[in-house]
Amino acid sequence: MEHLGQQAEEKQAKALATINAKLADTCKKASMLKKRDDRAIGMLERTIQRTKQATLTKAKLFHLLEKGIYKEAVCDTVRYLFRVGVSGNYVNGIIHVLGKLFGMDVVGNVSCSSVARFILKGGIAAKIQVGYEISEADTFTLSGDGTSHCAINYNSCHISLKVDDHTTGEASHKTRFLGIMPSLDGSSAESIKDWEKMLGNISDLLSCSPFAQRHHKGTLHLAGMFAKLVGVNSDHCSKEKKDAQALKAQKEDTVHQVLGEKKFSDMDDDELLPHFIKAREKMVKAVGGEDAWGNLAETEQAERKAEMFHSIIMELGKESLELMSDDEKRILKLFIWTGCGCHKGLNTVRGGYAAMVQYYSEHGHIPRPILLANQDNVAVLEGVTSEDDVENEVQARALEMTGSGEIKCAQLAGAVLNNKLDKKGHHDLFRWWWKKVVNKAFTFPDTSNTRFGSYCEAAIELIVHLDRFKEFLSFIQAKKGTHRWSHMEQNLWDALHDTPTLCELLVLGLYAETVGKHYSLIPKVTGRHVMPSRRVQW
DNA sequence: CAGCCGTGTGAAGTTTTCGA
DNA sequence: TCGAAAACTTCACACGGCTG
Repeated sequence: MEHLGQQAEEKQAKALATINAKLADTCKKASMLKKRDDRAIGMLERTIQRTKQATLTKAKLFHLLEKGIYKEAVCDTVRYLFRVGVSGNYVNGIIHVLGKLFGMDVVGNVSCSSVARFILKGGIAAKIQVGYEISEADTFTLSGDGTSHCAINYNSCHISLKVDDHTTGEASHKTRFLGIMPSLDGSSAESIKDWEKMLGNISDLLSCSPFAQRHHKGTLHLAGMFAKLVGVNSDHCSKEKKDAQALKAQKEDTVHQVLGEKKFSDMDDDELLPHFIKAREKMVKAVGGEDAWGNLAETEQAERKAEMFHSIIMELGKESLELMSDDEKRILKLFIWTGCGCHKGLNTVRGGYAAMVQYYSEHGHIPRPILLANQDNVAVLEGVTSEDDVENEVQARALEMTGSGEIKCAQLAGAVLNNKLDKKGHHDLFRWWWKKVVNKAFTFPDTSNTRFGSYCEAAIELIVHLDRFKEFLSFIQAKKGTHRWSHMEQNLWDALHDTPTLCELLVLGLYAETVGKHYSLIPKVTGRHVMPSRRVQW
């Protein structure tokens, strides 16, 4: 019995201990929960703060590289900076400074070498784009101009074609810059080679590009490109005209080639056989018969066979073209050469002025502008006013060399007031005087450098401000210690007091105001400049 | 993990600018 | 026009991240 009582006591004590332990645990948990509850608000605030901070820090960082490669937007920005004149060495600094300006920390750097690579990559991408646009376009025109620097010839090249805007899907005409290429010499033959080289390079790049493999069907051949050429835009110099003729011939050849290749692939062996027999007979006959043909070296035979093959293609091409409708033929034969609008404007002035000079010889009673002989010829031409007064060859030569009228007067004014050489003429003195007296900033039209439209501009200024120019010449005379004009200044003074010369100035000025300026605006519709500062020789 | 590709570095060479 | 200095370009090489 006693044993049973002891067991019950032990059980009771154990249960009590368990309850006490549970109670302690519950109290501990309750305390913990209370504390956690007390801290909860602070914790939430801190977590929000921490997350906010992390997000802000992340948002403030701009990584130039992604997976070790510069982001495309970075490459574009670098190319833009370089294009607007930032040296490759300063691009990195500018990006970091701008990053700070916008509250961002830029991560990574762009070295000068990387800048060069982005530009190279951009150039290749641009060529691939142009290649794709050529492949998609039905036709295109080329334009260009050349110059030389340090005895090396350079040609600037553009292409105009209809392209689809990939964002809007709308088609519009665009002009793409193809680059400036150095040329071996200034000859027309080299120019054609350069065009072939440039278009060939575009064709190769497009054909080899992953872009073409992904999106483009087939490859773009040089011959196919030339077949789409429908015109050339250039200035009026004879070399450019010759280039256009050569490109036209090239286009005709390539049209025959492209059509011939197509026809060749469409024909079966039986149809082709007569063409081959005929061409082979012609080839063998050309070398002197079968015996002579057999004596030729294998390499020469191969060369002649290649020529024969080409002639068959061209023959088939010509046949194909003749079988086409007039509409189809028109576009395949179309080739337009267009000259520079400003040259045409210039030529109308030249033609008009020549007609004006001619008028004097046909109407002897009309007083002519005074002769404005240079210092060397003035003594020789003493008493000579026209061909009728010429007494010997020396005078005839001097008269031939001596100018008169509006053009000579404008040339003199340009030489005195805005000479092409900085050391000659009055330049700043004239500008300073004009600003002080007329109260207007003015530089005399650049007739010392012969440029488009400058003679007409000069005529307008000389007529409108005639008294001011006379006043300036008087000022120059008074300013000099000797109180004497130079020979050129004296000539200008005389011209500005000669009624026939002033009459010519008036005619040229009125022509420019009523016709020339309005005509020059037409090329401006599609171009950027009304009067490009390109030299022309009178 | 080897090979490829893109990148940075620094030297060497070239071109441009500036002042006499 | 010349030479020095500055600016710019090109090149080889090493490094590191990515990919298969």
